[in-house]
Amino acid sequence: MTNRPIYKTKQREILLQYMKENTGRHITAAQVCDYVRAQGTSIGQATVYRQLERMVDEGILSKYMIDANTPACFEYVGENGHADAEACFHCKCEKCGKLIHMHCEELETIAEHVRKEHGFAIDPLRTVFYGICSDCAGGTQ
Amino acid sequence: MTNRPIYKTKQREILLQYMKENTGRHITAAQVCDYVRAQGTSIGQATVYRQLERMVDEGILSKYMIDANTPACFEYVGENGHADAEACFHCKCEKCGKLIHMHCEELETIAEHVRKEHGFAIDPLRTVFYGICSDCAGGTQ
DNA sequence: TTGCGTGCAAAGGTTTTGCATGGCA
DNA sequence: TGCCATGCAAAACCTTTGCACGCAA
Repeated sequence: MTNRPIYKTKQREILLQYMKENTGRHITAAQVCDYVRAQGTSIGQATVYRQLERMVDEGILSKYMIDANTPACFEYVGENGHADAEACFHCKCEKCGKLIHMHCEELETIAEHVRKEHGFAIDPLRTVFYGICSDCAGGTQ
Repeated sequence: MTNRPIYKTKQREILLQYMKENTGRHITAAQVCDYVRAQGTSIGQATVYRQLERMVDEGILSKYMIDANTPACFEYVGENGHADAEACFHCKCEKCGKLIHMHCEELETIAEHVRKEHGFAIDPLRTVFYGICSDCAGGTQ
């Protein structure tokens, strides 16, 4: 990761607090901008993007690319690093667009297997499973 | 999926053949355009995008969103549907950017597990594992 | 005081869309 | 003949970048 000094600016504090308050939710850069604007405070969008990206570098946030032409979204995963999100994968339903958190220890076994057998260390924070959720599978189609 | 009639146009045939010839490779829309231009033939980029997207719908191609600001890429998976690509997942190295095909039956077990226990039917064709490949893990870092 | 962070505006690149024309069925 | 596919160009979209100024350390 990077080893720049971390400046404690007003903007960074606002963003950090907002992301922390929304732990477990997926927030886009645009949503952050809207929130900030609604607060009366104003932060340039360039700053929003730069700070979010930096926090991803620092391991405070994780970033998901869900789809093409869908803005990237960010999620707070704690200032103590990735530790407590280790067992959390994400599933994205291709039908309804829902994004599901999946906590499952079996999946850690999988990650283990892939690392040992295939020499690939999966990053659960960035990986998204695409497929069809139960609602959509059972219902309409 | 969609049930439109499939018109057999010259453009579609060219695209289809090119994608088929490149089975196992990941092709971007831009690459397709370049190829077409190099052939002397000319296909509007709008058509390229529209046809590729349609073939994804039909199950002939699959589409991967590797990263933000990286063009989407397409891969031929056969006209007989998803069948023969069932056991193939993809891994994207976050460090060197490599895209790796991973054939593994154990992963099918996983998909099974997720479907049974979590009610989510994973689509292997769209799912990409992010992480660090063996080269990058062992070497530079 | 130094250098990083910020803000604004503009650029960048990929993908989509509108509309008239051409071609398949 | 009817309808879909095509092509061109322009638009839309998210994200990044350049540069001058402000602020944290």
